[in-house]
Amino acid sequence: MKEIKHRSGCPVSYTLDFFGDKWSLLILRDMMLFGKTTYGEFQSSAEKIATNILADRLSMLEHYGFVNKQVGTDKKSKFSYTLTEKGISLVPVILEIGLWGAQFHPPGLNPELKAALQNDRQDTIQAIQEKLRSKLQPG
Amino acid sequence: MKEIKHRSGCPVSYTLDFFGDKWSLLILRDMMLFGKTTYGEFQSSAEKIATNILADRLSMLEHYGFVNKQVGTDKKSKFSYTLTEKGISLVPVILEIGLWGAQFHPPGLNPELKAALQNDRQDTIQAIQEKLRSKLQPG
DNA sequence: ATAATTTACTTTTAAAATGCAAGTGAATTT
DNA sequence: AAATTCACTTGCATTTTAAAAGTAAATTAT
Repeated sequence: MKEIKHRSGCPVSYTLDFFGDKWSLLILRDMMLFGKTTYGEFQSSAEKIATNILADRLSMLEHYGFVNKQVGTDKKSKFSYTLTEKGISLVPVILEIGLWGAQFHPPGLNPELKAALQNDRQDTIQAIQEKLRSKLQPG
Repeated sequence: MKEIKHRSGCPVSYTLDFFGDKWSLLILRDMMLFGKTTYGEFQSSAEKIATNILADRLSMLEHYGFVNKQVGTDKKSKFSYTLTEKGISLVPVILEIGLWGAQFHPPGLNPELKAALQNDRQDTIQAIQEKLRSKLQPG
């Protein structure tokens, strides 16, 4: 892996040094919101990520501790990618990005999720995070 | 301007179609958090954006209605860039990104802002947005 | 058992984006 | 009048991304 260099002390630019591209947050979205765990599932998303970009981003996410790569329990030779605690800590970021987009992009967010977030944001976020934690991943 | 094409109906990907790069959100950060308004001020940020990239991103932000470009009132031939209401609507996104980065990047966020956000997020966001609105920009 | 398919990639090549340096022209300052 | 500042634009090298094809191991189908 090529190391990321951080451009400044600013926390906004720090985050963008990791996620300032068109794909890495979509992989995390698929894990957080749709429970995806395998290479093939990530590849099948509507945005049609190129396979080399997917491989590159997964290795970045693993290298920096956002996800964990394990041999799948079903013994079908698939690897299983799961979020680490550090990955789970990005839930509020992804949701905020989704809420913003939903204001302008017709299909919007799942209405129940949207309502829940607007009614009690903190609880809704924590519930999602708890559910992800229950899939038990070290890291 | 080259038109942005949206990769899917997902609101997360929609947002990333605009802001999935390393620079555009930093320009908005400079306007939101540091009150910057001119080309020269954006160029002087710690991250050292290249001048052609800055010009390109400013025209994108203007084209899609996130910022407004006006001839500066001080008649120094400077243009003044201000946020539109649509640009102001990104305040929560930028702050969330900053809060996340602050957890891992030593210099962190301005401690007062961080505390305010954690104590009463909604009010803090609205206060920042109100202040930006008071600089009156159509759009 | 053999062949075809699936999975998770890697490699190659082409296209696009980015970074760096230099240049431009209008306005401002000296 | 000359030098400087401001807000860019242009040209070119480097890097990143995209698209397509290839690969090797494992799985499923025949």
